[in-house]
Amino acid sequence: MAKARPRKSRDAEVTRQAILAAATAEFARKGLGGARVDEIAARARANKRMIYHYFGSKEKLFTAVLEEAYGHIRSAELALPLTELEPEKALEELLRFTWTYYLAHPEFLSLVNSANLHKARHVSNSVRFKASGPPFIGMVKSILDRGVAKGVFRAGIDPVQLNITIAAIGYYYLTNRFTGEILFERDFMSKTALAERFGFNLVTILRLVEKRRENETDGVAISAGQG
Amino acid sequence: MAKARPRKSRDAEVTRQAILAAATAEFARKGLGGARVDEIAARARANKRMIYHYFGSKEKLFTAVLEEAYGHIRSAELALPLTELEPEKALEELLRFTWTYYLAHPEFLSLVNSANLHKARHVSNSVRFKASGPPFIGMVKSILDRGVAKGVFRAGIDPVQLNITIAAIGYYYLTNRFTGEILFERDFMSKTALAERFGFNLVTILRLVEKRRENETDGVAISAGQG
DNA sequence: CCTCAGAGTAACCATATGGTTACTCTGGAC
DNA sequence: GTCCAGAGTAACCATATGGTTACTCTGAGG
Repeated sequence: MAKARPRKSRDAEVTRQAILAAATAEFARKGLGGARVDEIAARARANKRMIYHYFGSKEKLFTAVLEEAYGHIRSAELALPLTELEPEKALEELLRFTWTYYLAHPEFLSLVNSANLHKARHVSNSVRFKASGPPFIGMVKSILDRGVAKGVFRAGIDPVQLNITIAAIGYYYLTNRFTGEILFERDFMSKTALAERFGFNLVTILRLVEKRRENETDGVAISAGQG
Repeated sequence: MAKARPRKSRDAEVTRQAILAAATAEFARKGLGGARVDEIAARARANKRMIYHYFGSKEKLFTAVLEEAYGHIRSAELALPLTELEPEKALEELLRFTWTYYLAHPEFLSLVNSANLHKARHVSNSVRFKASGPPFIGMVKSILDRGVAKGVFRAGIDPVQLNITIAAIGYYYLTNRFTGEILFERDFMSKTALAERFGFNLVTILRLVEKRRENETDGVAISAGQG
């Protein structure tokens, strides 16, 4: 029965992509330390030798996977047509984009965790990686500026902090849902649960940025002391 | 030169704890897949055999590490004297506790990530683990209830969602700081940066819960639709 | 139609790894 | 003082693992 698999037709790019896709899945599922090169080769229906041929080492393959994952979300972000929307609506859409992207690409969340477990060592020298930061921040800043100009957002909000918070409230819920479901005895992934969480997050962000009275930049005293 | 190390004195509990501490560090640093049993034994200055003697397997050791880590934060939480404080102040102290705990115990964050990478499989049957959920939630709920009674918090806030958000905004900033520092070209861990983040988070939470007008339960329209 | 860069393969290797075997030693109970 | 449960040790094992060697085959360019 075991008919010898026909030699794969020669196409460097196809093979490279297959390896990258297989590696993305494997690293996301098991982390860098738990991922197996043999398993990646098998998933990619490629020979293990090809991995070393195209990527050099397991760690460099990990770098390539991270670069691609960040590149992907960056492209999707940049394609968002937020400038056409009113600032409140633009912020909501940005939050929704983040949320739906995380839901559609759980492997991205896992890869970010893995990258940070290793102190981002695998991307610290990556030009491609570094390029995926600034665009998003510019977007948030522009929304904030427009909101302030329109008089609906308070001034002085740090776009980086806001950006981190937007990511955090979606990200944490999704990546830590397994322990969360046990501790809180609640289904985190039902349609209702997801809608509830999104609604909660939207309220969180809108309340955070909204301006409440004339000449008031921040209604809450900032007591930032850390001891 | 190599004087044989004197046989360690017999103390089961001391050895068990040393192994647990070493395993906590190793799992936190490298994840479950990247951690090495030999390395844990060496760090604990124990014989590898002892690990299997006390814990049975690498995975069961991982379970023990998670149980202990969650047990530790739970104890610390329960020791918080929040009932004596006004609700606004109690919420602030809860946020501060979470933040300072995360800062003092970075290994906890990493272990939570690892547990969830493996879909919480290692703790899903752990009674000890399950016990660490409810207390915290009860605490948040009680603070919210007191705040509503006092007329300073809006009604209808889900304590579980609030709890998740409190954790998220600190946790995400800290665990993903390595990629964050590259992407945002900013120091995340300087005294100033930490104080800024805490201040931002405090504003986020206080604005989220505060009541703004009489008879108003939620000033922001909840559009929770997910499409 | 020939050529050959380089795509693809299988078998192999040194070492690392989780786990075990077979043993010795110690300190508290009597 | 004697005993022995069980704490502690070293050497070992089968297998898995990242990486390499030595090779064949193919298809685009001339």
